[in-house]
Amino acid sequence: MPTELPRISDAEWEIMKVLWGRSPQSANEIIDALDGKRDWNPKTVRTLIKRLTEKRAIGYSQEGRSYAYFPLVREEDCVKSETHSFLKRIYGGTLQPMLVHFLREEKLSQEEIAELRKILDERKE
Amino acid sequence: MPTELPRISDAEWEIMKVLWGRSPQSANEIIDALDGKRDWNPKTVRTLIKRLTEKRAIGYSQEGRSYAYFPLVREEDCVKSETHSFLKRIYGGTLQPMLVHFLREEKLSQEEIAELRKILDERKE
DNA sequence: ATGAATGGATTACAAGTGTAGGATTCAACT
DNA sequence: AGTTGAATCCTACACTTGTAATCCATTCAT
Repeated sequence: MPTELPRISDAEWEIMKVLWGRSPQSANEIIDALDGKRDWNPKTVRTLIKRLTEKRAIGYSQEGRSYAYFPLVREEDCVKSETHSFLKRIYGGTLQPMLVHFLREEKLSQEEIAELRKILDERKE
Repeated sequence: MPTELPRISDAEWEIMKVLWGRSPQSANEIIDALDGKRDWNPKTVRTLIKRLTEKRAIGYSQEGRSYAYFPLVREEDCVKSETHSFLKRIYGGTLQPMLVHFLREEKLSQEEIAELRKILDERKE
């Protein structure tokens, strides 16, 4: 059944990215993985991990004296859901105005522009 | 001077959209404009308006016995800022993977594809 | 076996948010 | 001039979030 996606906060999202990248991982491994990226006290990371388990965004299994955590939700689904609500909020829910905005305003290299054009070309029937 | 943008919450964003659409407007006009879109008690809307004034996202001038509210921040700037933090959070800060994803995966009409292509063409030197 | 370290659980605490209710004030109507 | 109604201002209150500190139980080192 398609379980409802939990709402994952900004800080929690960092933890999820670590686990989506590789799992299962212990709390300490997660803390290490975040070292340098975010200046969090290990206690803070453990709090975030705990909250994610409460939200059922991640699960764990006992591994020796500690837990091995793993995602319960797929990155793809979360990205899709976040993107959807972002679009709804900012661009009124439709993709096109956002794409127009990005393609027109944001800085892109000529290589990137070429790549995007190629993709569009492939979609033209 | 480039004033720092205030952080505008989800609900507050709705108010901003109304004022970006037309301004100045009184609290009642804003409430009316939201009718149907959001099922908010007028009191709630007034709270949101108040908070936006405290955040200096909107200003007001006395008009008779009530206020006429208007944005103090530009939609374009807020959209840019929100988009930036969204991208950073979800796509690691780089635009290109997101654009590739959207252009490749999402459903777009041939007209839309043509429009996007046109924009890219204009950016090719 | 005892004390130290470690991992997890519980508690903390302020700011922000969603969602209002109540108090106050000022103008307008009777 | 008193009452009513509307507009604003102040207050409320629970939940989330960022950011930890403390408590507790269990393991490891001596």
